[in-house]
Amino acid sequence: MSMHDKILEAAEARLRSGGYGAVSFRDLASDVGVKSASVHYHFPRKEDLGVAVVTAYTEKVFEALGMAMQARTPRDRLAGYIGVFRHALVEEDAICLCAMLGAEARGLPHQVAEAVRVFFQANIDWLDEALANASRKPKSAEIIAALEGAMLLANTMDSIAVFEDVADGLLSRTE
Amino acid sequence: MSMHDKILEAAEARLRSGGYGAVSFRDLASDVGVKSASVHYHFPRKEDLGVAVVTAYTEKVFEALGMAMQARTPRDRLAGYIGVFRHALVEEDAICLCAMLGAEARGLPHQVAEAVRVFFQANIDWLDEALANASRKPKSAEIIAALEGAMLLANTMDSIAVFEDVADGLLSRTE
DNA sequence: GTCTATAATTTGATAGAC
DNA sequence: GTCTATCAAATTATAGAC
Repeated sequence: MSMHDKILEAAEARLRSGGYGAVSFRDLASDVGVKSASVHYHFPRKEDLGVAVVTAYTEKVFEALGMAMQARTPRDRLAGYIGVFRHALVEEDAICLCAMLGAEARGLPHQVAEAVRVFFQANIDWLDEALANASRKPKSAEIIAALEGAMLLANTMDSIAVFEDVADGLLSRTE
Repeated sequence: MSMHDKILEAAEARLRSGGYGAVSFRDLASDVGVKSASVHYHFPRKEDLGVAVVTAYTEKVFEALGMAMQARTPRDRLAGYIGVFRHALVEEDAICLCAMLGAEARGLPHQVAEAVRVFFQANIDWLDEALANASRKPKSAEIIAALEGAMLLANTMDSIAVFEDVADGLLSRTE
């Protein structure tokens, strides 16, 4: 993997566990085995790094969602959508990057906050399309809010039970 | 108001907009019109301040919830509960303190993270009691997750519509 | 691309006068 | 309780050698 991508990966991990203020160039440099000046070579300002991480994260999520869109029924597509979030929470043991940055939105550089908005709008659009044929369903923004909130609570209480309850509730209201 | 409480108030506002890393003793001192050494007099370490803010916030929320518990039906009690969160979002123009700190939980001093856990557990207990007689209702943790997620999304997208949609959905599933 | 070196600022925290 | 003064460390960021 390129140094550019290694830095993005390390920055995503630190952002998702501690937030924007908890990421420093020196820590990232140490994570990937270089000096902080080298991190600045790849991402001149912290804001540049923030935007790049959110953009890369968005692309990664929507690549995974591409397969989920292929499912035959609206409910199966929603199940695939939920699965992407579950994987982020359980396998990567962290909340969604944009749950963290969305919470901090008012205190972020404008371009970073804007990238987070783009992520959520793209999620709304994806769900609108995936569930277009459903006869019964929550609004797209409701689904996203429920899952992001579930991640947040599961993260704090260190229990994924609430996530599964929310997932079951969403699926039972969709057909 | 005492200086102690003024500092708590300023710290809550800064925590809710930017997170733990966005709060500094100097900024708080400037907010309340003293020097940073005076803030340290009231709260020796940042961790002490963090715990105190979460504790005071919890008491404030549960004082408001006291009245909501008096309502006659489970649905009315849930409506009162939702109203406390709506007030925080709309009138104070910020997400719930514990949505922010819950997101950052993994990167917080342990005692601060523990205080956030206490807040959420108390919310679960409150809802369990308030909705004990309901014939049909979401699980308590589902309700909290839905509302916290709705605040997060409303905060990011700068629109309270999603919060109202989530609130309506919760009330319609409760009786 | 990565390094050393460093600038300029901010941060959490303390000592001691008043 | 609040202040001045200060410290040690950390932070974002840049200049210039290799």
